[in-house]
Amino acid sequence: MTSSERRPVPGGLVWFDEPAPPRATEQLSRERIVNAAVELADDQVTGEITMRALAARLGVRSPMALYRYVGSKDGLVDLMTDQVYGRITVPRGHGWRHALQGLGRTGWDAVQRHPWFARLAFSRPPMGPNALHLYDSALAELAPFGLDATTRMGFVKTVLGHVLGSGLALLEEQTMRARAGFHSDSDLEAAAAPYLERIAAAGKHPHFISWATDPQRLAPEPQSFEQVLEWLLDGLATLLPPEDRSPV
Amino acid sequence: MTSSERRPVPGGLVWFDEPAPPRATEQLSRERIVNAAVELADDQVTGEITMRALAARLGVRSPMALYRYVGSKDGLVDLMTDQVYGRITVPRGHGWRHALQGLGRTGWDAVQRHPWFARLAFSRPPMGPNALHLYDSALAELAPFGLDATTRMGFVKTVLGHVLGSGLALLEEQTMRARAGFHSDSDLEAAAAPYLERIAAAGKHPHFISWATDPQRLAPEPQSFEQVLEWLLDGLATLLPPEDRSPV
DNA sequence: ACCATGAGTGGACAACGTACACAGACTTCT
DNA sequence: AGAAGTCTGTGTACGTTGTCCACTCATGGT
Repeated sequence: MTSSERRPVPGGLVWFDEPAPPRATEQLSRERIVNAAVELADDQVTGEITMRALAARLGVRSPMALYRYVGSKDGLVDLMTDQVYGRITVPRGHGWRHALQGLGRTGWDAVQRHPWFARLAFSRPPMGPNALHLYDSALAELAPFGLDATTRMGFVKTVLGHVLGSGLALLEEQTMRARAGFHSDSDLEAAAAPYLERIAAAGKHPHFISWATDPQRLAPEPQSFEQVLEWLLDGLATLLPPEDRSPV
Repeated sequence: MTSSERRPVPGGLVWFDEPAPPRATEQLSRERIVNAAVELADDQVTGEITMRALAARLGVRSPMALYRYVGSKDGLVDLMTDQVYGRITVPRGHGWRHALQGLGRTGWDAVQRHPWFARLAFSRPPMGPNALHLYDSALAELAPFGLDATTRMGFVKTVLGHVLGSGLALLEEQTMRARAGFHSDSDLEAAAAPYLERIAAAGKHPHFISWATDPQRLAPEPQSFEQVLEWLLDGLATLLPPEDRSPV
């Protein structure tokens, strides 16, 4: 029984039968914290995390322990955001359209895996190393066409805007479903029914009702992420000199 | 000196020299609260409001006074959102493209006036009467073309997604500027300079640096809201039977 | 003259981010 | 081996947030 097993106790007494001090968890580190934060955000439907919950997940009793590694919650959020930026890649060397297509598709993958990323990316300036690398790669593929800097950045922002906008819509749909505990489409349908009936009874908005009561309304739309991305790329292509517009 | 001027005081004593009870503010009402909330959100750069701040703005001493009219903060937020939806209009009777163009442009107007609207519209399902009317009008203009319900709704969602996505980007840019108190472009430039120099010194990301240091980088982009809207409408048009695609 | 109603008050609570002082273990230098 | 310093996690505490609940007080109907 070493002295390390003795813990002071409010009354001034000492516990001798305490198990060995926890220390079960390995050392904290910025990397371990960010990874846990990402996993925690993935577990929450809303993607919102709490310093206290994160500390608990890391097996640490005090939220303040994290502040030795991250400075502030906003700082941590920046790290999480940049980590996801790191999962987005820009294929190099196959032309601007292929590059932006890859940016869009891998971005969409990342956003589907971590919907909260869309919210965070929209609410803080993207200045982490991974985001920087992403922008730089995309801009590099746009360099050869004699466009001015604003226009080049506009290409990237248009694609990323579509990615993040679609991500936010996805996030909102998921949180809406979870808000009342609906997991299947039929649950959702059942819960929405009374509202729809009242609207239908009012008689205004018949076109909306005809959509809301269409059993096919949850089928995939032709305006999929990929399709809209192609439309945007088509539009962007018109800003390039004709000989540089890649074929579809 | 009427009894109404006597106010109990912790010690059990009474103030006699209090002025007449305030009652300077007129009666609360749901409408007055929502209007004040919209104005308050417009005044804050982030668009975030507080029940306490809202109560103060309405000349009311306790935030709880508002709960007699709104149920919860989320409920109030829904009312604010729907109020802004009411400022978006769909021109009727001039074809689907004109209708969606109008939806996009008035939506963009509304979002520029109330950038916080984009955040709220993305974070709660749009089910207020004004939103309902908006969807119904837009869907009505899409009714004559034999599209299925999912596709019709996809048209509207594509346009609204662009509006709200652009709005969020705008909101983020404004909050970023305000976060450190920058009001002019040169302030922003001065504050960003050290970061950029460190990135430039590192030597990676030359294409990003070449954008960040371009004095023209704040000029309006060719990928403006309206231009992207046109590209999206062009894309949507390809889903229609050829004879129904309006000319630009 | 009474009393029910309804508007606004104010104190309290839980959860949040985070500041601060501290305890115990580990490292380093004698 | 012992002392001194450093590094890591703890505990307490504060201010802000949304919201609950018991309360006061002016008003209007009988």
